Amino acid sequence: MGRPPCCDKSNVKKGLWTAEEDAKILAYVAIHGVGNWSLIPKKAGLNRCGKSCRLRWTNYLRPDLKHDSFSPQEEELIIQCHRIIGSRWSSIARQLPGRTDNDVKNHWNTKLKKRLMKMGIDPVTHKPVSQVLSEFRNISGHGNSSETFVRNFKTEPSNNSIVTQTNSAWEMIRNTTSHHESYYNSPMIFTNPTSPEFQTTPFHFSSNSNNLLNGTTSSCSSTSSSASITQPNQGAQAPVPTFCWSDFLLSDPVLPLNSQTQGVGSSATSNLTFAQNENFNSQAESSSQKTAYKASGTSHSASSFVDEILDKDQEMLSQFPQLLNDFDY
DNA sequence: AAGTCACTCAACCGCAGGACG
DNA sequence: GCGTCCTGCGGTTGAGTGACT
Repeated sequence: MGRPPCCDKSNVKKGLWTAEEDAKILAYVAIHGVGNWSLIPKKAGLNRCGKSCRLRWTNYLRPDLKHDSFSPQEEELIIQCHRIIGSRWSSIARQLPGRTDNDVKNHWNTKLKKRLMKMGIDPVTHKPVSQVLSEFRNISGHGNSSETFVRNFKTEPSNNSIVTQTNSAWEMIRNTTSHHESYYNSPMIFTNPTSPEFQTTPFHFSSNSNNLLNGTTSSCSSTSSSASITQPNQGAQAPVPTFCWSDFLLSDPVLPLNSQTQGVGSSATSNLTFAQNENFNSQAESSSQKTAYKASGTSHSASSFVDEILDKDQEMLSQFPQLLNDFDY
């Protein structure tokens, strides 16, 4: 069952494109324009899948594409965008004229991610690794491994080893925290662009990883120490996970800054403007949906985490009713 | 010189959503 | 409402290439 293939894959050519094939695409598009890609291979005399033709055009042949290397400004913008919206490469690419989502994605995976890790910055949360591990320890109670890691990290003189250990730490976390998967798969969760440090300290590559580890430049203040959710049946041995509902809120880059910062205590402005132009429909679940869930008889204890969120959701909606008007979630 | 490894990036894959009949 | 087609998207793969042993 499932979706039928877009074309007869046994009869279409795959792999790298030749100059002749490129010329056929260019000639066809010059006359007929783009669109209806499924017909283009036949009309242009190409033995390729239409999807492949479209990809070749959008990622390589488009006349407005840049083919030179990324500038430091572009790299910094990618990092800041990734910090806010995560791996939505098409949205990020739209902020970089002449770059495709594939370009941005490849550049991130091959260069920027490694560069951040080398600096001791977690590429998912954009926080210092030591802090991520500390938060991980607070949540999971796996204190020893993170402390050992940070200790080794500090004393390791080799950059390569630092990268290796950073990677291995991440593997350790990923492999042991399936129930915390959303933490690592959702870069929005612990990335708060409304926080004072985000507003006032644009990211620079000159950051010193040692300072980060020593805490001297680690301006990200963890909120995980404020325990508003109590777990009455916690055992005495296991460390109590300490977090509050706001730790799990998605920060919304689309909201007007002054709305977001109410109650946060910051009035600084972000140097990013792209978020205001983007439609982040997939970011957040509809508040009305959530309300519906609550009203549909789903049973939670009064102290459950979900109820905490739903209650807070209602509270926010009452404070910012324009939320539902502005976005079609 | 030959083999191995690491890296880059073009291309592929599968899924999701919108448009349309 | 349903099925089909088309397009967009993000994750992944693998060929090509240079560095290293």
